[in-house]
Amino acid sequence: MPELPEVEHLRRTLTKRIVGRRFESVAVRRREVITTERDPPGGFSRDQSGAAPSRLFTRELLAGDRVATLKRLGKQLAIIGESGRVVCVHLGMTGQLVVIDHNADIGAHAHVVWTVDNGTIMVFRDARRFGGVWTYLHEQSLRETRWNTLGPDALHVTGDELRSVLHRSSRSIKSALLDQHVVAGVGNIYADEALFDACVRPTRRCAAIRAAEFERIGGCVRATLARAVTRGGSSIRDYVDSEGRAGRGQLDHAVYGRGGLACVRCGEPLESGVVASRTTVWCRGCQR
DNA sequence: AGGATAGCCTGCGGGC
DNA sequence: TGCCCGCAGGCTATCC
Repeated sequence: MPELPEVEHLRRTLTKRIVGRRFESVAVRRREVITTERDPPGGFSRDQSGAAPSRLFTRELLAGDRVATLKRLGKQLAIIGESGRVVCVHLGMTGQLVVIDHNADIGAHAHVVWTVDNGTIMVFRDARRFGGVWTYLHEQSLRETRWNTLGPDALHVTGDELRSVLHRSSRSIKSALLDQHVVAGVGNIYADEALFDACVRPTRRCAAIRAAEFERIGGCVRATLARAVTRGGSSIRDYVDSEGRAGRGQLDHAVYGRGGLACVRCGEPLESGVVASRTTVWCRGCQR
């Protein structure tokens, strides 16, 4: 389940693979996952599934373009071509962006396949299709029409930024942290982990949180995500590294997935329930 | 109008 | 062994 750390890890590894390389062509196997600036709200009008993709359409997907740079905001990744065109990828829950040999199996749910000029292909897969691909003619369009509604990136968010937006809000702090308009990049796992680190209960109303606590929450959000980035994204289940060792993901999680188990801080059983429509785990004793 | 909730979508694991 | 059900959850639309 990709959150900010997985997307940042993807950005770094993908940079080595495709920056400076040229996309020779692109194959669209499921048109619905793509939204172009020409598509009206609610669905696409042209280039319907089954129809041969237009030249304009494939160029919007960077066919014939060379990759200049990769940028990230929150959980979204922007692939920017030398032409200035942009492909923005959002992985949602089950999305993947992988670079593999052009002879390799593209796998199930492969919706878009780019052919790279060095014998590899880049594949966008997404079983549940909560993710997608958005194209823009300029980075400015991406920032003005899609990224403009996102809050500050979670790796850099400050307690002041959180407090100024939330200090009058009646919603729970967990619901606020999950809201990408408030802060971009926090998902269910790291929301619980950051709140545990900050000793703040997920159900606390934002309006009842003091400035010093907002500072602590901001600091813990940054630290939790930064630590996960250095480990290549810790929320990947079943992760096995190149030597076959199991990932350290579970060890990194103090509360997520540990409902009923002993709190790592006080030893009491962790509480589990639904907050903001999400499974949530916290410690009654440590978090106030 | 802010905030809570339904629905989208598929894989997987538990129970029978 | 196989089927069914519930759950996982980021985000948008919709309702209250």
